Parts: sequence; C-alpha cells; structure tokens
Amino acid sequence: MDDDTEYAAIGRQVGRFIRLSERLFATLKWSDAGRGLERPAYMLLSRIAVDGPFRLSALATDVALDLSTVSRQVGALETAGLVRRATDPTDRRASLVEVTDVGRDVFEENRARWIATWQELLAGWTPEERQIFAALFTQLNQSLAERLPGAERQPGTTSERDAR
Amino acid sequence: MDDDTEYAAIGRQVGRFIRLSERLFATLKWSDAGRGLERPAYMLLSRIAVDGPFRLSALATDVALDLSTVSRQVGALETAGLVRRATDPTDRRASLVEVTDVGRDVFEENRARWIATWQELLAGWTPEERQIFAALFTQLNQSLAERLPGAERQPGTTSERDAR
DNA sequence: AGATACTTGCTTGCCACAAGCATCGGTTCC
DNA sequence: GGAACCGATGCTTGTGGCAAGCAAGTATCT
Repeated sequence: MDDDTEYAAIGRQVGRFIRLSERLFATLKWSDAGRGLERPAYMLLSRIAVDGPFRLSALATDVALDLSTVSRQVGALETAGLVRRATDPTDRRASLVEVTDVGRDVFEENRARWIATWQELLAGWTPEERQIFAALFTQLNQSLAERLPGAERQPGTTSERDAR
Repeated sequence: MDDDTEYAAIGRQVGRFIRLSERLFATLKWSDAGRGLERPAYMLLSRIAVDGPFRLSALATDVALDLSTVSRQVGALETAGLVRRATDPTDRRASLVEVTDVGRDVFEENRARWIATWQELLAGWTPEERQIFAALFTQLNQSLAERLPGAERQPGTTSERDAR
C-alpha cells in the first residue's frame, strides 16, 4: 500500500526529470565551432571520443538508437569534420568511426561545460550523496537497459557499457 | 581531477538515462481505451488528476512545456473525454481543466502500470536505497527546475496552481 | 544464396515560436 | 457614472523543424 507511494514518488520524479533534463540539454550551448550540429550528435561524439573507433552498428546498440539515426548523425559529424570514417579493413561493408583532432577539442570543451553544469547543479551535495546517487543511477540504467526490448546484448563483440 | 570523473559519471548516466527512459516510455502500453493520445498527454492527465483543476498556463509552467503544446494536448485529452474544461468564473479568459470520471479511471490504470514498472525495475533495491534515491532525485529536480531559464520560482510558496 | 553493414526515403511524434483572438483591469474623457 | 480606449494576460492556431523508427535498397561478406 504505502509501498506504492514510494515507487510512485520515484516514478513521478523520473517523469519530471526527463522533461527537465531535456530542457537542460536544449538550453545548453554546445560548442560546435559554428557547425550546425544537433544534440544527439554530441552524444555520439562523446562515445566515439571516449571509447575509440566504433562501428555504426556498435554505436547504435550502445546508445540504443536505430542504426539509421546513427548513420545520419555520424554523417553530420563527419561533414562537420569532428569525426572521420575509415572502412574497416577486415570488412569493407563496415566503417570505423573515429574522432578527429578538431572533434576531440570540441568534445573536451563540451565535456568541461557539461561537468561544470553538474558541479553547479550538485553544489550542495555531500560527496557521499553524489557517490551514492551515481551508483544507484548506474544501477538503474543497468536494469533499464536489460528490461528494454531489443536489448539483446551479446557479450563479446560489443564493448558497450562500462566505458573507461 | 578525480572530482571531475565523479560529476562526469553522473552526467554520463544522465545522458544514458534519458535515452533509455525515452525508450521505456515508448514501449509502455498506455491505457487510452482506443483514443489516439500522445505520450505527453498522459503526463498532463496525471498532473491534472492528482492536483486538481489547473489553468493551462499553470500546467505549462508545472511541466515545463510551452503553453501551445499544453493547449494542444489538453485539447486532445478533452476530445478523448478524459478531461473537461470550465471557464474560470473569476476570469473568463482562463479555463480550468479538470479530470473526468473516465479520465480518472484511465489515470489510475496507467498509474498502476507505471508503479508496477518501477517495482519491477527496482526489485533488487533495499528500501533504504529506494528512499535515498527518491530523495536525491527530488532534490536534483528541484535544482534543475531552478536553474532552467524561465523558472522564476520563488522559494516561499511555489504553488502556482491555486487559481480555483 | 543468405546474412550483414550501412544508407536513404518516408512518416510520425513532439516541440517551440509567432501571430491572432478574446477578455480583463485600469485610465481617461465626457 | 459610464463609455471608450489601451496595454497585459490566457489561450488557440499556423508553421516549421528535429529526431526517431520503419522499410526498402545497395554493397559486401560467408
């Protein structure tokens, strides 16, 4: 009974959070050095910059986006010169996407800004709170990823989550 | 610094979470009894059902959506019969939106489903973890809301939904 | 041949911005 | 006192745009 309200509280906060963080994303100034890039492109850029060359398909499963979307976004990143494609020598159907020097700069700048945003947002928190929150959040994402349909993670080939 | 990575970790989880929860929303079956409602309509419905009659403008600030969007979604809800509008007697420009009986049923059903989802997702968590997480999450949303532009919330009494 | 890695065309959901309409509240003018 | 006016407010509607998925196509691998 009252247990309900506990879950309900979380559910409610989640709903609110999604909305708010969407707006947060939207209002952030992304350093794109004048290139007209979309928000999700930066998500991909950061994945690429952090975890080395990716195949498009690997990226797609990693961020839980349709391959077609990834294809377009990577295309945009490539046009903007933040990312470079090389055909996979072992399979010429596939491309390996990797970050360029410019791309890395842009990434670093955005990363710094993003981190600063969170430092600001979590200013009043104790280190323990931050730590616990991060841990629980990670755990939640884990469950979420497992629960989602189409999240057939085959261990081995895909080096998705866990990052650095 | 290592401090960076802590904030970075949270930031990263946030990004991931947004994506995942979008998919979670998308895969959820909303009880709409055959009415073709969009996802955000249910968000509004739940706000209306829980916190009584709302003015559209109050709803908009509450959920951090543009008034035009709210207007359309409420229109859809009204057409679907889940919600009813009455002109505010004290100000005939304004409408008070309130939930209908059917709307309440739909809301309850969705709420139950939503709660069940979270029970499932947080199955492995201890009560303490859930509680802490809920609290921190709430706090985070608070900071987020304050930080967002156009959120000129006064800390005192933030009940922007008096109206009635 | 059949699977795989991607690309491209199309549709849909969702959002914001801007212009417009009705109403309100206060001021001015008679 | 009341009519006329004026800017502010509550909402609606028109429009445009991004991002996501699906489906069909192309090239390549096995």
